[in-house]
Amino acid sequence: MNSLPTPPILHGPAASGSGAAASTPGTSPTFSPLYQQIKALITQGLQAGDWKPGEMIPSEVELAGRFKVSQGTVRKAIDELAAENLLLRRQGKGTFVATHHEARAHFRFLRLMPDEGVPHQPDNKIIEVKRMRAPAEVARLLDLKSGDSVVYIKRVMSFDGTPTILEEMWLPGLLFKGLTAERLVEYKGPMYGLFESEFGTRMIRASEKIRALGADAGAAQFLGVEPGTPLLCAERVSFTYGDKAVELRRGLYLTAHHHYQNDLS
Amino acid sequence: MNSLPTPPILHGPAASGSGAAASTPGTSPTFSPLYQQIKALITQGLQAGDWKPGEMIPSEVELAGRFKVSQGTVRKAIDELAAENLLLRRQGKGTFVATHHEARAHFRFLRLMPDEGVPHQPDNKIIEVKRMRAPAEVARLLDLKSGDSVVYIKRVMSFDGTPTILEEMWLPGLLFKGLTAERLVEYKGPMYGLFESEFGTRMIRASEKIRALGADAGAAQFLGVEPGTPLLCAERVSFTYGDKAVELRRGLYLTAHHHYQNDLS
DNA sequence: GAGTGGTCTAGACCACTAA
DNA sequence: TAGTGGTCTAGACCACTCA
Repeated sequence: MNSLPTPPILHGPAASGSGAAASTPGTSPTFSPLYQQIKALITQGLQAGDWKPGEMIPSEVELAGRFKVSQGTVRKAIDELAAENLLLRRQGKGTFVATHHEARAHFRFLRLMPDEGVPHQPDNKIIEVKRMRAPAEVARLLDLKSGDSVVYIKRVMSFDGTPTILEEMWLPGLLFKGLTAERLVEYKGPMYGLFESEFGTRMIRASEKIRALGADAGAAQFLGVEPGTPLLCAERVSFTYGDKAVELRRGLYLTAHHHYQNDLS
Repeated sequence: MNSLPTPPILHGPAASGSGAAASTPGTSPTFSPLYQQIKALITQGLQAGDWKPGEMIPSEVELAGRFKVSQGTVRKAIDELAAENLLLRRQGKGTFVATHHEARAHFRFLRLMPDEGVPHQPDNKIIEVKRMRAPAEVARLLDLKSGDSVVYIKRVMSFDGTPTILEEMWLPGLLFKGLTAERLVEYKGPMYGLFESEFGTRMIRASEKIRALGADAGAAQFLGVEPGTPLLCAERVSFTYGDKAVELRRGLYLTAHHHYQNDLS
């Protein structure tokens, strides 16, 4: 449940008393503020699975005692992790490991919205699941060696019966050993929830490159449109803890009655 | 330079001493934490032009004294405003009003990146500038009355001599009175910088809807492609202080050698 | 009522910048 | 050297949740 090591907290020399402590950069190694060190330790705990998605992490007071720092310092570390969507604070209850099994998480990575009406979960049809050798481009983006095993998934998502998204995915074979078409078909809910629960890999961040292109024959057929129909193409690389790439996804979106929503701030 | 009123700070009853104060919700009106009130006051100062973009705002100690709260409370307010890109903290120097005249701001709203190489400022060619009555759709999105005066701008942006972006913009006529083609042509740098410096309207947030569509005859000509070429279409509404919509922009992006970059987190 | 996160204070020292 | 933001502490009280 919890077993964080308590070693590398680097107080300055003679850390004690009231307004003492603080990190002491400039002396020799690469120092960082205490709260950043705490943040790194908590992240390591998340990565190591000390606390699973949805579970509560120790309270601020508990962590402060464990790390021998003030509650305010722990608080600042947790604040940043919550801002990065790794943790979720709930007043009166505790701080919880974020999970993709939440309503609020469902649309964090699915940005395609209906032009009118409220968004809802699409129907999901698995077209193909197979293991293959990673092509050079896939290997490069996933930080694998060319030829390493990857799981390939192809699916179509429909809104109100209308095929709208055609997606291909490549996942590192080592991380998704038991992944089969059956598992995907019988699983209800967002795919990232499956990855998190069944394979212990939690996506926390993604980078997308978006283009417009004309549908080729295959895409046209799956989406029920004419070849050449303009489609939005989103190429996504997803990362888990430690900025490790664990998914490449290429989505083709039919934007006749939907749009990709993006808020710049 | 600075003249914030100091009225509506709502301490709880008998605010004083060490660990006292704190807001006291539940009594009657809609209370909010002190730091949120400070944040609102600072935002009002920004909106009122007490401090112009690029200028330094009063120090944390100064503001704490002025508002009769602790430095930590002011600090939390400024932290949030800095996270929202309204302010910019610089250690040892002060806290400054964010401006579009900064390298780091140039690509906050321009997400089109070259597939290879580093991004750089495009060449800018103004096609048309005119005043017109707001069409119903434009009026709706800009929160104007249908028929109100708007400034219409059409331009093409080129990277390395290749036309890549065709943009149309609609701006409220009242806010951009002296805006002419000449002003736009002679101005170097990002357009939001011009809006900020010359018209006192600073964009702080935007919402985009992105689609794929085929180039019509006009777009094809301006971008030097065949009609029907798939283009990325970004419809943007920009907001200034107080979530007031002040720009509608419709951009058509040629994504043959560029992509729209988006990071999900 | 106990435990949790949320707010606020007061004060200390540090790192950085510029005169 | 003075002034700024950045970090850290210790302690108080509040709001919320749940047994």
